[in-house]
Amino acid sequence: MTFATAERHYPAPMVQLDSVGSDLLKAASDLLASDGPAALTVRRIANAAGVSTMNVYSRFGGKDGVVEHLFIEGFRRLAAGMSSIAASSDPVADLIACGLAYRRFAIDNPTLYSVMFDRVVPDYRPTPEAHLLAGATLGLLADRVERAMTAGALRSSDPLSTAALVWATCHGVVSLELKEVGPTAIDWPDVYDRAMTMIMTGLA
Amino acid sequence: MTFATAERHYPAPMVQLDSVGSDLLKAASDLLASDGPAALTVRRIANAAGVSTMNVYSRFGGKDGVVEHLFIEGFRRLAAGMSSIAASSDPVADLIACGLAYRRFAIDNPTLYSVMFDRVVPDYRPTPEAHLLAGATLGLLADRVERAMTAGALRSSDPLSTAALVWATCHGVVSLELKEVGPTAIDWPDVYDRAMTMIMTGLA
DNA sequence: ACGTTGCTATAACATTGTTATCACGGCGTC
DNA sequence: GACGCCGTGATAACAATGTTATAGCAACGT
Repeated sequence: MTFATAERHYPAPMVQLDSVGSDLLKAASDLLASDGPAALTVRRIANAAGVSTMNVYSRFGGKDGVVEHLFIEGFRRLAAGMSSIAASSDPVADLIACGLAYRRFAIDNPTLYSVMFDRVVPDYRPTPEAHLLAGATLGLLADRVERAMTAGALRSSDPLSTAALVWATCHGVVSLELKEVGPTAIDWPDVYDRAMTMIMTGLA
Repeated sequence: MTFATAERHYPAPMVQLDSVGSDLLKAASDLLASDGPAALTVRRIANAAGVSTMNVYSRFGGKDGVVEHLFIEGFRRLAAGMSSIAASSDPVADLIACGLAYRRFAIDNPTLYSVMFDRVVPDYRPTPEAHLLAGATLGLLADRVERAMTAGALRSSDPLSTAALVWATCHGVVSLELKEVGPTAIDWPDVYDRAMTMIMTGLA
């Protein structure tokens, strides 16, 4: 990635995954969760999966391809978590529930979260497809926002920008919490709750 | 850093900087700004400064020492930007001005910002001193918050947690803006303004 | 039964952070 | 003023990384 070739794309979407391929992905995910991003090396992934390094290249086109899969998997899980919130009669409560699901995902998958939002793998850039998926996740939130607007629970405005505002708020708090900036005396879950309610009342 | 030694600290605070040292730091900063974090290699830094690689080790103890200096420099600039806002008769307006200064810093120094808040250099962890400095920057904001509270412009609460809330909001929006997640149709400056005013009215 | 094809493992290469070796220059001492 | 020592810095060596090339091997088609 850094070295020889400058620009190239990973092999197509790869809808179906080989047994070895899924083993590699699982090994990479476990390695990332247990030993952090620095331990995510091609050789270690292959060793953990019990195969040779070449499989990483034949199946994923290189290390970045594996990271891309983790990136996508992360957004898939995040989207699943937010989608699991059933639409109730109180759209604002649903939005808050989505926000809590967002935080739960981040806290439960901190390394995955850092792959998605920190650029923890030095020169990995999401492909357009992955970018689109991230945008779709935002769209999921925008749908909820729009529903709340048509129900009159939220002041009418651009749903996408408003969803971005909500997302940014959630991301900001949980991001600082995960990075452990500032003194440890801060009650982050409380800050999260306060931020959520403030945004919601501000949007109402 | 990744290789031989596992744990070690960088040479003391280094209050005074050699001419070669400052050249190295400037070269590293320029390199980071121009070619991104992947280009921040020891050899390249040394070459750009016109000296040999050993100087990086004798003066900064390794690459992480240089990154640490950039990290600190970033927080210093951020603190300077926020400190430049003079205290007026309207403490809330001052806080908003601080928020705008925050965004300006991030937009003007995106790579520095990513060193500070993304873990863009794989396994660099801020030393306790750097951590403390980051906390002090938050304290700067907390002072303003406290002033606004005693003036009655903001509801009384824990200043530090409230400052963390403000910080997280600013960070969340600008972080997503810099990472270019989601569609490009979003008017991030507007989202930033909306988030700021919402937090402020929510805290009032 | 034989040739071809595709995959996998091993080894080579360029680049990285780091450490060791060594030469050279400035200082103190006689 | 000449000599020895120390310390600084440049060069080269080392371990580990992502990537690519080479070679072996098994399975398939004819």
